[in-house]
Amino acid sequence: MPKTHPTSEPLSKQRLRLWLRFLKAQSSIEAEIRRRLRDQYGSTLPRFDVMSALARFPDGLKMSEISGLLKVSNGNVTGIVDRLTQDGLALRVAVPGDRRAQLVRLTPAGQSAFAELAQAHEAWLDEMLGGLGPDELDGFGELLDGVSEHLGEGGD
Amino acid sequence: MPKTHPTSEPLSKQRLRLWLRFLKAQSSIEAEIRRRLRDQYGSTLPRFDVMSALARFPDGLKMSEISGLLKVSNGNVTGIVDRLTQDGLALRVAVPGDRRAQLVRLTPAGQSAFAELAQAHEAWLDEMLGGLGPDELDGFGELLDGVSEHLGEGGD
DNA sequence: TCAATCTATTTCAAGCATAAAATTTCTTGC
DNA sequence: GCAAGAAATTTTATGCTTGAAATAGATTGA
Repeated sequence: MPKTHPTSEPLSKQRLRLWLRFLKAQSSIEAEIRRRLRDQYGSTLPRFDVMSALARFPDGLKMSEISGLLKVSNGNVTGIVDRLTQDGLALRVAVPGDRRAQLVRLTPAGQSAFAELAQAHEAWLDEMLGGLGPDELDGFGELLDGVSEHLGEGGD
Repeated sequence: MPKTHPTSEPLSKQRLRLWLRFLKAQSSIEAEIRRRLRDQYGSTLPRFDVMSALARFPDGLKMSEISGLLKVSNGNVTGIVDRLTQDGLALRVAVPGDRRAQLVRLTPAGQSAFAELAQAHEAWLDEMLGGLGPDELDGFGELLDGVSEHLGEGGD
């Protein structure tokens, strides 16, 4: 008889409490990932996210495509790509027919750096979400779908 | 027969994909909350979090207590409390026996501003998590507990 | 043509976040 | 009393993030 909540508590309070737990789990995992990226690789999550997008499109992405994929502002991407470029991990190449736009690509150094980061990232999550077996992953996924659906979000 | 994943896919990849969905749901909800706080109340999430902590302790909190509760850095809290103070929502009062520390309290204006924000915040979440009924809330909560437990996190 | 408009990107100002260094004030041990 | 260390906070440097303004280049329609 799983009844872990007082029936007297309004549903809105229960949803609020769930959100706070949700946030707590999320931010502790994310904080740990940021810490490891920093300590073990001298990198950051925003950089990882941009590299991840670039890795999926070897032909390059325009600045606006990156910001669209990651759902962040244009100005934000400018800064991150600047720093990636300074570090030799990305480069901007001209688009033939359009002098406004540029394609951003990972350099070979960027590709191998990302491969290393991605492998570590997957292993970290495997470790941190290790408490979840196949059935729980399915159940969790369905709940998340329910939320996203209700939010009226489209996929990428 | 819910079998939404290929059995061939390694568990680590499933966990990674779950994390990405988790992040997506979380960040779209959070982005919407930030947007509404900004557009409807001219406020921000960090301010709301600090005010929320202060509201729970009417006798005041030391700077280090705030940063401990919210798990953010000391320097971060300095800036947020500075701005809250400039806006007349919080104030620093001296601690009798210790000239190093100060207690931060909500002003009456801060209290009523927070009450309004908190009510809106709860209603927003109720709306955004409206797809989840009591049973789903319980199931979700247990999954989150499983994650947090595996992470070895203590409660606040 | 060429002016109006649209598109792609960068720049700017402000706030948030961190870790590390600096400052000020207590506390402790002699 | 006082020097050494600990504690509370602020400051600093750097990076991330946004929305809004600015810049530069393309497109379109009279």
